[in-house]
Amino acid sequence: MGGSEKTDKNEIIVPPVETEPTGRVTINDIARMANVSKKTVSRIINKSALVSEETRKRVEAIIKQTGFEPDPQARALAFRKSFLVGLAYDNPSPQYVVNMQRGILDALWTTDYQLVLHPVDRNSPTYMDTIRQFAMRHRPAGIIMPPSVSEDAKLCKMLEEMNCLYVRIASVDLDEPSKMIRSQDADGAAQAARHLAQLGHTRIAHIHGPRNFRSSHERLFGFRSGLAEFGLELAEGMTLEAGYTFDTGVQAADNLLSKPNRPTAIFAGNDEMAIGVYTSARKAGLSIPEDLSIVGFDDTPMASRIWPQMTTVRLPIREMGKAAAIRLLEQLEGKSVKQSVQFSPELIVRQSTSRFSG
Amino acid sequence: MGGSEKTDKNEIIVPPVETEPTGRVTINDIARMANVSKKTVSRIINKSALVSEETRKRVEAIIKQTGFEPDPQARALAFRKSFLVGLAYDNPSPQYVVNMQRGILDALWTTDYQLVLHPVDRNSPTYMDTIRQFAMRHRPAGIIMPPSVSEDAKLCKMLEEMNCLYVRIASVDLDEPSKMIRSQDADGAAQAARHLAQLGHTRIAHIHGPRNFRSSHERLFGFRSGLAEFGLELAEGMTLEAGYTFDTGVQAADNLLSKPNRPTAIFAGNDEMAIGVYTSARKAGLSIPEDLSIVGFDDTPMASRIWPQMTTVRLPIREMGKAAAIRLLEQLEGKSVKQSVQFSPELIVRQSTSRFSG
DNA sequence: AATGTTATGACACCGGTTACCATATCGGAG
DNA sequence: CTCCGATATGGTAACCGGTGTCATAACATT
Repeated sequence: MGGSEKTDKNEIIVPPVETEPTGRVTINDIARMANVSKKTVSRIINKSALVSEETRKRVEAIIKQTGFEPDPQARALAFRKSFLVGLAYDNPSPQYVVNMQRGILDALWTTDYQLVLHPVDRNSPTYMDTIRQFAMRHRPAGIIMPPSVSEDAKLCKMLEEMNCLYVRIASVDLDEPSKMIRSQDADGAAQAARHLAQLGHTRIAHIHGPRNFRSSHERLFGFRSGLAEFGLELAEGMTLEAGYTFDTGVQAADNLLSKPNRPTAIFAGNDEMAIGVYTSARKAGLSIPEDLSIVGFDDTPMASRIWPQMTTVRLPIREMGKAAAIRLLEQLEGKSVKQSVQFSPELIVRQSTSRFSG
Repeated sequence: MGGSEKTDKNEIIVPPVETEPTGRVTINDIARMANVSKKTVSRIINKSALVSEETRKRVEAIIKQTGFEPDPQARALAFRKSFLVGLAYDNPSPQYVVNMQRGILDALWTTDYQLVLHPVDRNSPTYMDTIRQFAMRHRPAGIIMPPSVSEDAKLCKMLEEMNCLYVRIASVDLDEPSKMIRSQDADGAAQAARHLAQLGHTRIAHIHGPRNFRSSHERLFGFRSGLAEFGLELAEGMTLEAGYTFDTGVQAADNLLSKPNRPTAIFAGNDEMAIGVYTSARKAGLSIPEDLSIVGFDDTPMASRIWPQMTTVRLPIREMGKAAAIRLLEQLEGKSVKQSVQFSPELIVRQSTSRFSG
């Protein structure tokens, strides 16, 4: 490459050119200092290949030296696309939400993108409008949707029509791979089933989440499959729907435990409800796990803090959030993906389950 | 090509003027439709008084009819200030964080401002830089800081110098009223003390949070004051420091409960540690509340889900978040405030405390 | 010499805002 | 009754800090 000093030209190094009174370095300052047009600087910022190696080096040096950072607002205006990534969620679990946020930020923090929050209420008649308005006004780089928002086909269609990128996180394949992050809930539930079956339980019950959550069905389905491997099945009345909340969990468990032939093990669709089962069992004077084995789903912090510590299925929420954000970044770069990322749950065995000694 | 524009114009009323192919209405469209300059429309958007009543009415009608909404990116560029509100936090409790977020959004959702997340690690050597960079690059409308970030004087000074608005949430008055939201932690701790004293306890212990959290001191101080009202005090060795986490809570309680003259009641500086006390008590074979009374602080969901349900002090986190955002909005409008908002905690008596029957 | 290819610049534009100027209206002074 | 300046209102151009399009210069290829 050579590149000897241009001794000929006196080209004194562009001196002071003190920055604007505002103290902010702009693309114009860089252009002036480097003796190139702002367009060239812009090319370098955007990693265009149409810049000579030599120029790039020189400009990059000046950029680094001055600490110049392009203004996201200005770029957003010119690009007609902001550097915001929206998170539209309705999951009621703080733990889930916070982990999801962390995961997304894990992927975003080295970039220019900012995470903005949009908690929504799917039962609200205006919930689609809220998101539509956000997408319209702010033209976010994309929107990430965990369950159950991710399960709303109409919403996704709307975003598609608005030309707004998105990534869905769900327990079933709802969309093309480049827009999906999958969790294999069914597999986790199956692990729970095998665990209980191996412990010798036969009178097993399942409290599942609301019907409008796909995960409810997936977990129920997976649990049934797991039991089937051992020739077991969920008997009549041993499958109850609840609302993924503590209170509904208590109610469902109250119901199950008051039956003449009560179950010796209960698998709850999430930890919140499982903790409700704890409370119900305590009220009924049953001790855990001697009289009743309990398995949850989610591995919230509560699972490991409650007494006795809960056996539960862990989903790598944070990792999934990160994967979702990465997917979005890939879409932005136009990369094509043919296979959806899948995350497997893991059964965490603690003290809330034990061998059935009937 | 002769434009024929300038013929003896019979000034046809600007008809259809169909919106741009982009489908997006801009200030120019409105100006054209209303036959006024964009400056006038701008005045109306920004509620300037220098527009005649009649013009305003007409333009506003057109704005409403077309559904025009000014582009936040463009405004941000011109204003040199974005419509982002940053939340810089290091609180490890998901419940706290989520409630704080909700509160802020309660105040922000009707405005143009978006909430962006900036979890930080105060122990990281680069933590100030992270926030500085965000403030520099994105010029947020302001930054909201709950404890313990809010207690960092250097950080606030830096923001001040950068001319970046902020609001601090803390348990002591750290700043001028317009930049503060106060919680009266000491008062809450005093309530806890009175409650235990009234139940007849005398051997009382306190597990407080890290020294670098002001709330730790406030709660300790308040607790002492409350006890003093009943002529009680924290005996030697009955005050331990822990890390506001479950594990450190267990350790501290193990320590306290193994003493020859173990306490009959423990007040933990937060619920996380209080739950650690539950676990420690269980390990020691003590039953709650018969053998040991426990009081927490925060009223996390866990407090009401654990068995027996925990007596704890509730802080209106969500309301505080909302108040903080409102404070910020006030600062943006230049309103001056002379008194800081104060939020009082409330003692929630549940089943983890009972009369001392020694 | 004609034709590509690569590197770079000129200039309009994104959708708003501000600074400054122009016009119209109107009361009071000459 | 005309002239002048103050006040109200609206317009123009520049600008915020980047990007797109297209033209052009420099250099290599046929």
